[in-house]
Amino acid sequence: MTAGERKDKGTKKRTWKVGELAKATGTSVRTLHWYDEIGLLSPSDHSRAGYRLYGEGDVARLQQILSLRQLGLSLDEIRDLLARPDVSPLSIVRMHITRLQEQMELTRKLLGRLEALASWMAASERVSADELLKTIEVMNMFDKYYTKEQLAELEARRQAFGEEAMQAVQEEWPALIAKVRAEMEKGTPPEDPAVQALAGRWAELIEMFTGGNPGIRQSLENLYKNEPGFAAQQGYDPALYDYVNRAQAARKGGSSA
Amino acid sequence: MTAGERKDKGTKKRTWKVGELAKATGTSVRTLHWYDEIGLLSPSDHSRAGYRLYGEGDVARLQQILSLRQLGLSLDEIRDLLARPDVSPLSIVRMHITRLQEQMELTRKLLGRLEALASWMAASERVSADELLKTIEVMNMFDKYYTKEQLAELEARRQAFGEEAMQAVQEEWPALIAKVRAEMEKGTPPEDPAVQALAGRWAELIEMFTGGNPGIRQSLENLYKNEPGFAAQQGYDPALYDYVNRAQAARKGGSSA
DNA sequence: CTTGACCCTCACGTCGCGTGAGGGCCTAGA
DNA sequence: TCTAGGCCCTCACGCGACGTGAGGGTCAAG
Repeated sequence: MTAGERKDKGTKKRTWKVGELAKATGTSVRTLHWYDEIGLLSPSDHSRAGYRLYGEGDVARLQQILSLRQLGLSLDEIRDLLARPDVSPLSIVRMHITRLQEQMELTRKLLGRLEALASWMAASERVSADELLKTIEVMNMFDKYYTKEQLAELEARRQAFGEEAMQAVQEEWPALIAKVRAEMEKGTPPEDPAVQALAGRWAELIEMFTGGNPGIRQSLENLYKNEPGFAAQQGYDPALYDYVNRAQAARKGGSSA
Repeated sequence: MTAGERKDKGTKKRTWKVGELAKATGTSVRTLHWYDEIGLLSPSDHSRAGYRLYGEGDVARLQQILSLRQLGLSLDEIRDLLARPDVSPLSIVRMHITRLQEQMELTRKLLGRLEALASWMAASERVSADELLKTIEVMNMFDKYYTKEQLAELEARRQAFGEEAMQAVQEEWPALIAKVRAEMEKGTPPEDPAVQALAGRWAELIEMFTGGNPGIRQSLENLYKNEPGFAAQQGYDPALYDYVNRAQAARKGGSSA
C-alpha cells in the first residue's frame, strides 16, 4: 500500500509521499509544495521519478513550523528562527504552550462577555454600545500576535534563568538514579536517612525540571508510566518508581508528625 | 474632543469617526474602509466634509460581523448571512459561543499533547514520528472552520426546536412577573401553594430560556442583579427577587424533606 | 496493457487587508 | 488671523499563503 510503510522495514527509515504526509497531518499537498518552494521545508529525499519523500526529521521540522505559525509568525520569520542554533525544538514547544495558555484565558474572557451579551439580547433586544465595544475589543485581541522580537526576548530570558539549571539537572539525573538503585539493591529501607536525603533531592530535581508546572509534571509522570522503553533508557523501572514513592511518602509522613 | 462624545448630548445619538471606532474596537481604519467599500458595513451617516460617522446600530452590526468572522466565514458569506431575516443577532452570538467552547476543548487537547512532547524532548531529544504526526493533526484542526451550510443547518435545528418555545417564554414572562408581584403585594407568604406553583413555573421558564446552559444562566442573573435599569424595564426589582428566592428555597426544602 | 490514483511542474487567481501618495478639514495655540 | 499638526478623504498598488486548474509522467492492480 503506502510505499514507505512496508518497504525495508527496519533497515531504512520510514518515509512519506506528499499525499501521505498531507493526509496524516491534515495539511494540504499544496501547502507542502509551497513550503518546499520557499525553502522552508524541503523533503530530505526524492524517488527516482522525482516524488518528494519526507523522512522523520522532516516531520519534526514540520511540527516546529506549524507551532511557530500558530504563534503568528510569517513563514519568512519562521525560516529565520529555525536557522538560529539557539532555538531548540523544545523551546518552540514551550512557546507554543505559553501562547495556548494565554489564548485559553482570552477565550474565557470573551465567553463571559458573549454570554452576558446573549442574556441582554434574549431579554431586551437592545444592547448598550459600550458593552458591544468592549466585546469587540476582546475579539480583536485574538489576532494580536507576538512579534518575533518579543518571542526572542521571552525565550532569551528563559534561557538565562533556567537553561543552565536545566542542563545541570539533566546531568545529575543519571547519578541520582544510580545512587537510589544502589540503596534499593542493598535492601536499605525507604525510611533510612540516606534514602530520605536522596528522595529529597529527587523531588527538587523534578521541581526544577518541570519548572513547577503541574501540567508538564503530570505528563512527565505519564510518560514514564506508559512508555516502558523510555523509562528503561533512563535506567528507570517500576520497582525503582515504587521505591522512590515509598521513600517520599515516608518523608512527608515523618516531617509532618 | 471627540466630536460625537459631547455634541448634543441627549438630543442626538452618539457617533464615532473611523479613527475613534477603530481605536475603541482594536480594528484598523483600513479595515473599516474596506468593509464600507464592499458594502458590508457602511456608516449610517456622514459629516458635511464627507467623514464617516458610525452610529450605535453600526457598532452592533460590526460586532456581528466580527463574530461571524471568528467563525471562519468569508466577508461575502457574512454579508449574505446578515441579509437573511432569519438570522438574529442573538443567534449569531450563540453560534460564536458554541464555537469558542469547541475551541477551548481543542486547545486543552493540544496542550496535553504539547506537554507530553515537551517532556519527551526535555528528556530524550528524540521523539517518535507518530507522536509528532498526531500533534500536528490536532494543530491543523484549528483552521477547519464550519462552512456556512453547517452553520445554517445548526441554527435551523435550534430554531425548529427552541425558537417558538423561546417566543412563548418571552410572552409568558410579563404575565408571570405580574402574578408574583400581586401575591407579594397581597402579603401572601412564600410557602403558600399558589406562590409555590408560580415559583415552579418560574424555574421552568428560566430553564427553557437559558437552554439549560449554566454560563448563560449565571450571566443572566448578574444582568438582573447589576443593571437596575434593565431589571426595572422587566417589571422586576430586588424585593421581587428576594420573594421568589424565598419561595424557591421553600419549594426545595419542602419537597426533599 | 489499460485504468485510476497518485505524483510532477507551471501559472494564474483570491482574500483581506497594509501601505503609501496626494490632498482636504478643523481646532489649539501663538 | 495665521499656521501647525492631527485627523479625514480617495485612489491605487502590493502582498502573504496558499487554492485551483492545466498538461503531463508514474506505478501497482486487475
